[in-house]
Amino acid sequence: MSDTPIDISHDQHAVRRQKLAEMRTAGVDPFRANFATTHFSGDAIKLHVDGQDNAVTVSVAGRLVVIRDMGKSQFVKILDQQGQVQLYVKKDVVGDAAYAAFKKLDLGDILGAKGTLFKTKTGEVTVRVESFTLVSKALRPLPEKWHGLSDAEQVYRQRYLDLIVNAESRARLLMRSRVVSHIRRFLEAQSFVEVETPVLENTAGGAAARPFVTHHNALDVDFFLRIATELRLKRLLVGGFDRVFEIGRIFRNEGVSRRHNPEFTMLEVYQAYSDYRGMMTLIRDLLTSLVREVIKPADGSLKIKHAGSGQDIDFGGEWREVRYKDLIIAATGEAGWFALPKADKVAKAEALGLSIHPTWEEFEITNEIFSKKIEPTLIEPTFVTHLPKELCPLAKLNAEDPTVLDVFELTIGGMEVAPAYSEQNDPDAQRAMFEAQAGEEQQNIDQDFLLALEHGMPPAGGMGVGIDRLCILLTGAESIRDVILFPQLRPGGGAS
RNA sequence: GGGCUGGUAGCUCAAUGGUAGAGCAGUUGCCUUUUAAGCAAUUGGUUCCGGGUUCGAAUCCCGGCCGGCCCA
Repeated sequence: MSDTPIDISHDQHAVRRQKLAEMRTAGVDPFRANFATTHFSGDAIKLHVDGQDNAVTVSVAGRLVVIRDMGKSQFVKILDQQGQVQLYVKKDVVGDAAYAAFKKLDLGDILGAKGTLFKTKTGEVTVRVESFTLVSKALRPLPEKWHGLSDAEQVYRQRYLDLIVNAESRARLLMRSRVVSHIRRFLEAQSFVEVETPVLENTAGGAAARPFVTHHNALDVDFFLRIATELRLKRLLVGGFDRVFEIGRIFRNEGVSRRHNPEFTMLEVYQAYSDYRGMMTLIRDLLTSLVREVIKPADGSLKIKHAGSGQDIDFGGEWREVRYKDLIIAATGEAGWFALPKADKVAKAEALGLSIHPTWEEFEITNEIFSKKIEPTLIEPTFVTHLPKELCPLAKLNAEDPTVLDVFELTIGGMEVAPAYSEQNDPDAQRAMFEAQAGEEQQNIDQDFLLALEHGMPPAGGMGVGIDRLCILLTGAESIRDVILFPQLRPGGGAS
């Protein structure tokens, strides 16, 4: 053993561990059970009245994110849920011993402080600290203060670090919470009731997607994680819940990409005695109020910049309404598109640069053109109506033209944001549609849902809104991962 | 699943096949209204992992792991 201690000055974790040990030896608790605050940072700052320095006392707490040490005084900043507030710590105010302890604090430590509000000569409202407490010691250093954390993998795997050092991430993810909260208040104000329906299902219905399968041990049966909430919510219409909604986690066992997370959040709304036209009004009112009251564009307009194209999306203008058929005709230049023989459709689609799977049916070829060539160009809010009947087995057929549906797909920013239907409430028509769709796999038909329809479901409008995609749009995010707190990544890798 | 691309200090990034560096953070000093505070000095590396080529590999090749973008 040597008399000289090992030099740990290069190892920030070791340095902090040593400080921790010294505190414990001195009888100081580095991880306190509580700290009494009076205000969040932003609320505290608002209390200051110009020209009345040191008139208001506050107690605040947060993570130490900036330290500017000037010898016998320091300016530091702490971060809480509302943002940052600056603290001014003076040796001759707090006393020599406390000041020495303050100098031992590290960036990342969680600190509580009590003091009075004043305005510095550069105009920043600041807490003149009279007393302070280390609330929780941080044993690991924070990422770089200026560039923040930019390694995408670490941003997602250690989101807590991203939230501490990247203000845009914190703002964007808080915005998501406000969006969801606004949706709840908006719908409740119109007498919709929020319900919760099962995630574990015997049949995965209401959409076309591959489900996750899990196993219930006590019952010894497999369950599917739901791929939609539609069939449960419609049972509630039968039960007399006339206006229901669920903001629910949906699971689809499919690819992971910039636009897809295996679990995502869907709003589904059902309104008895309404129809798809009623849903148009509902979604337009909902989205414009969201932009106006939650996003609050700086210029006072209802315009949001589309991240992909840089184009403005104006929620305040007239929302375009266009028939699916007309979009297809315009995109292909074929007035008689729907009457073309399949071979001609394939040739034309391939000429447009699409690859067509040989087993596809004609409506699938047409829809490939819609989703690849048309949808991405629909940047401003657009209701696409009169979709072909093959596309939505749960919707009512149009009375005048039974080859199309009483539905719309609302497309904004080139993405499908909200499909809505006049809901099918004829049990026989619904059964026929299910049986045709299921083909060989009749056991996948949700018989209890059909039984419920036979008891009588009121006519209704229904709509699904992908909350994640909506948040991508509203926040100008580039990827679904940027609006999900903990997006799915392959296990392993990452932090150790 | 396929194509392209990336992984270097705690973080953000450099480094013609030839001694692995900088800024921030850390450490030691100075500084009682700072704003990426400033000044001086200074520590810190399994270059993602495993093979290979080479006198010599962060760099070239092969395989793997984990990301990103595009496509399916």
